[in-house]
Amino acid sequence: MLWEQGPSTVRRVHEVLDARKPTGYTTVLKLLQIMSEKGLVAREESARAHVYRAAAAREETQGQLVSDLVDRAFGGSAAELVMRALSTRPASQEELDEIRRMLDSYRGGAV
Amino acid sequence: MLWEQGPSTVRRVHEVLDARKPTGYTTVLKLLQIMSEKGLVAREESARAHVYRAAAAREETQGQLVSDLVDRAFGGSAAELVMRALSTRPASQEELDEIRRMLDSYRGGAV
DNA sequence: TTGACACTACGAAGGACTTCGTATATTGTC
DNA sequence: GACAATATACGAAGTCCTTCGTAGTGTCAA
Repeated sequence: MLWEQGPSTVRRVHEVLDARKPTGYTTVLKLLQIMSEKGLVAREESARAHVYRAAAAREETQGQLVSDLVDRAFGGSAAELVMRALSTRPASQEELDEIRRMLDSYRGGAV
Repeated sequence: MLWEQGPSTVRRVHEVLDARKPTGYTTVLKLLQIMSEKGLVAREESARAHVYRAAAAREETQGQLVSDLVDRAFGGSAAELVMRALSTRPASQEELDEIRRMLDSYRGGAV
């Protein structure tokens, strides 16, 4: 949510999460405090209402999650995860083309 | 581990897991009992040493895990996960070719 | 200045997971 | 039949996560 909305106060985060799934205000506050302790989000305390922002770029976190899953459930093979993803979840023709272009760029010498 | 080794006794499971990471025998037993309660593994009790086997095919479980991750961290787009996986984790040329063949089969009308 | 409001801090309760020790039951052998 | 070895069952302790109520403190307007 912080990746999409940018740095936000607890109030703002609560508004968004509460709309998705009813939640108490202090529940969100506690969540952000704990995530802050763990370094998952950064806190700006200069204003009375602290402002939280994601500590890591979305891409970085996505990479870690994918990497974890590759190791835990696919024996370390990203290709197997890719094929499982494509056979399990539909992708549009445009997306498939985009993936193909990415493969082409690798073939061209990247990696 | 049960996917690779096939149906196994607690003793056998413990041997494998203990080699990977030292663990007590009863810890593994308890784990299998709880997984059995949840239906993650099936238990054959006819012999004195119960035999456990994976309840779901590896492919099915992989599909659920991938699907979960797609929804949680990639806004429902499998294609985004695929591209993140390919840019985060290396894949061999053979694997990339295999992915390409899969894309070709989709273009051919599958899905 | 005071009262209403907003915000953070603190801590507790409930649940799940992990780990493992102890108790109990079964099996095979001498 | 008894003992050693091997199994399962049970339950407790520690940790983490989620949820939220309550208390305390800061802020602003009338």
